[in-house]
Amino acid sequence: MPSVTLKEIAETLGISIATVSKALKGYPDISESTKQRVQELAKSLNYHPNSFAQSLRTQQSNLIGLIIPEIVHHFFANIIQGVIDEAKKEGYLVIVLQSDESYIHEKEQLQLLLEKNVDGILISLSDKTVHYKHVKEVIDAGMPVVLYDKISKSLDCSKIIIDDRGAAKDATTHLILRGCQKIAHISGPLKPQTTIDRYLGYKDALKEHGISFQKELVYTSENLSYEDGYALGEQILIDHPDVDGIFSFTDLVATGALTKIREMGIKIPDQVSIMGFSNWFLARITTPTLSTVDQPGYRMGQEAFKQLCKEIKMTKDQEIILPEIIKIPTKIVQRQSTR
Amino acid sequence: MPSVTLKEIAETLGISIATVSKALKGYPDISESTKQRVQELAKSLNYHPNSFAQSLRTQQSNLIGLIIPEIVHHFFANIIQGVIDEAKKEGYLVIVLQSDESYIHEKEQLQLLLEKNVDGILISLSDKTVHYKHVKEVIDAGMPVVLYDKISKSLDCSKIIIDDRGAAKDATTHLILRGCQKIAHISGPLKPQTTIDRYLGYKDALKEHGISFQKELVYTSENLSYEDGYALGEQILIDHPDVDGIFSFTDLVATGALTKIREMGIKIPDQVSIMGFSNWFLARITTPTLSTVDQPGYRMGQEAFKQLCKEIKMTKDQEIILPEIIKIPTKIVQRQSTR
DNA sequence: TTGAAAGCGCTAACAT
DNA sequence: ATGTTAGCGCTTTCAA
Repeated sequence: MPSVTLKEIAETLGISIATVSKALKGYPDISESTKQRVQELAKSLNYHPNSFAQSLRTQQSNLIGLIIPEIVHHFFANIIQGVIDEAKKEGYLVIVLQSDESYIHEKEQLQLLLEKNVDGILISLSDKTVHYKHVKEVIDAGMPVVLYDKISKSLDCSKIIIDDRGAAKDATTHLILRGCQKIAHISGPLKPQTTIDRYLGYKDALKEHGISFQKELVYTSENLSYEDGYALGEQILIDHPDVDGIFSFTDLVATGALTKIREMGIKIPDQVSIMGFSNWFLARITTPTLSTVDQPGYRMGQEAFKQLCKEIKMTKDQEIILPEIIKIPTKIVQRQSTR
Repeated sequence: MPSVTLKEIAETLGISIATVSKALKGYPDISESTKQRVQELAKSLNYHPNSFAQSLRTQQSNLIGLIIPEIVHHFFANIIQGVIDEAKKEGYLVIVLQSDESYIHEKEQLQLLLEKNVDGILISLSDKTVHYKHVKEVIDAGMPVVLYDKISKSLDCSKIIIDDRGAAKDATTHLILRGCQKIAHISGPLKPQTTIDRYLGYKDALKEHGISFQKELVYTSENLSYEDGYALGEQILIDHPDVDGIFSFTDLVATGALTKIREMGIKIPDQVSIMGFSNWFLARITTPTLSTVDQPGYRMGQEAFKQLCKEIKMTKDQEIILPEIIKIPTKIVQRQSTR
C-alpha cells in the first residue's frame, strides 16, 4: 500500500513539507489560498496521515485496550458495545482481548497492550485472579487503567461498578413486598466480590423486614449454569416445600430453577416467586418471563471509557489522577415470575 | 511513560544502537557475550520496543480490524472470540468495530481502519449495504480483506461462509424424515443473501421428497424478533391447522413461535415439530428445547483470521492473492422440538 | 564482530 | 506566510 505522504504533496505543489502539514491541520499562519490548494490535492490523492509516524511523534496511539473475561456473555457484550461506541466519539479505537477468567491470560494480555503502546486500559479482573501485582505494575508504569465490574479494592485506580449489595437488597425486598415469607437464595462460589455482595444484600433485606436469616436457605451453584439452577430449583423445594420465593444471584441459574419448578407443576408466581439478577436477554423469553435486576452493561462501558479518557488526558497534561469510584444505578425489572 | 529505548541501553553498555538492536533480535553476527549483556540489561530495565517506531519502519502494525454488524449477538460474539483467539496465536491484536447494520457506519469504519494502518480487515456486510464501492476501494488500495458470513458475490476477495442453502435443506429434510407432511417456513426480509438461501434450501428439500411447495406456507418476520415469532406461530396455525412442522430461518423467531404454540395447548413435537437455525444459546433453555442447525461462529472466526493472515503474508511478499471461498460445515442439533 | 548512517513520515520550535 | 531543522525509536545496508 504505497500511500501518499506529505512529501509527495509538497513536491507536487512546490512547497515545503512543514507548510503542507500545517495547512492540513488548519494552522492560522498559513494563507487561505495555500490551505485550499493543499487540501484539495490531499483530498484528490486520498491522502491520510501515517498513523505510525504520528504516534511516534506524539507518543499517543488513540488506541485503548479492553480486557474482558468472556465475550460470549450478554452482560459483557453490552459492555464492549458501550466502550466502543463511547470511544468512537472521542476518536479512539478499541482492541478487545478475552482473559477467559484466567490469571495467566490476564497478565499476558496486559503485557501485550503495554507493548502496543495503547493510551489506556480497561479491565475487569478474572475470577481466578487473587493477587494484583501485574495490574499494579502497569498502573505504576504510568498507564491509565480503569477497572470495571469485577474490581479489587486493593488496586489504586478508578473503578466502575454497580452497587451489587444494594441491588440484591432491592431484589429481595421486591420479593418480600410481594408477600414472600420464606425466601431462598442461590449464590455462587464466593469469588468474585459481586457474588458476596449479592448474598449480603439478600441478608440486609431480610433483616430490615424482620425476617430471620436461615443459613439452610442459602444454596450454591458451582458452575453458574442452567443445569445447576435446574437441579437446585428442585432441591430447594424438596428441602423446604414452604419456600415461596427464590432470589438467584444470576439469571441463567434462575432460569434453570424456574424451568424445573414449572415442570414440577408448581405455579409461578402464585406458589413460588423467582427473581434473577442481570437482565440477560433470556429473561425476556422464559415462561413465565423472569423478574430480575437490570445490570446496565452498556452504560457501564460508556462510563468506563469516559473515565479512562479523562485520565488519559490528565496523564498527558501531567496532572495527578485521583481515582474515582463510579456506581452505576440498577433497577428492578418486574416480569411474570414475581407477583 | 518514559520508557526505555535502545539508545539508553546502548549508552549504558557503551556500544552502538545498531548492535543493541541486533543483539536483541538474535542476529548471528553478534557475539554471544554481547548478546548476553544486552539481553540481561534489557530485561532488568523492562525494555520493550516502541511499537510505533517498529511499525513505521516495517510498515506493519500486527493489528487487524474486525467489523461486526452486532456485538450483542450470540453468533457474532462467537465469531469475535474465534478471531481474537486465532489472531493471538500469530501475534496479532484485534480492533473491534460495530457497524450496527448501517451502511454509513460500515463505510466510516473501513476508513478509520485504513487510517490506523491495520494489516488487514475482516468484515461482514451490513444488511443495509447494497453497493460495495467502499469495500472495493479498500481492496483495490491493496488492503487484505476477508468477508465472513454476510458477503457479496460481487466483491472479489476471500469469503468465509456456511452453506446456508444446504443447511436449510438438511433442516427441512430432518423434519420430513421425522414424519412432517406439511411444513411451513418462516423467512425474513430478502436481504441478506443468507435468508434467501435458507428459503431456497427449504424448497430444495420439499422438492427432493416430492412435497409440493405452497407459497402460502411461507411467512415473513420483518424484525427477526421473538415477538414476531410469537405472532407468526399463532398465525400459521390459524391459517393452516394441519401444519405439522415449522422451519424458522433463525432461532429467536423459532423460540417465539414455539412459546406461543405451546401456550395454545398444541403439543410439541407430537402435533407440530419446530426447527430453528443458528443454535443460539437460548435454544438450549426453551421448553421444549429447540432443534436447530448449528452455525459454528467460533470456527468461522478462526478460519476468517487464518485466511486473512495468509493474505497479509502474501501481500507482504508481493504475491498475487487468489480469493478463496471457504465453506464451514454445519450440523443438525436435535433437541426436543422435533420428533 | 561492530558501528555509522540513512530514513520510515510526521510535528513543532525556530528562523526567515 | 513559509521554510529549515531536529528528532521521535527503530531497522538495515554498508563500511570498517
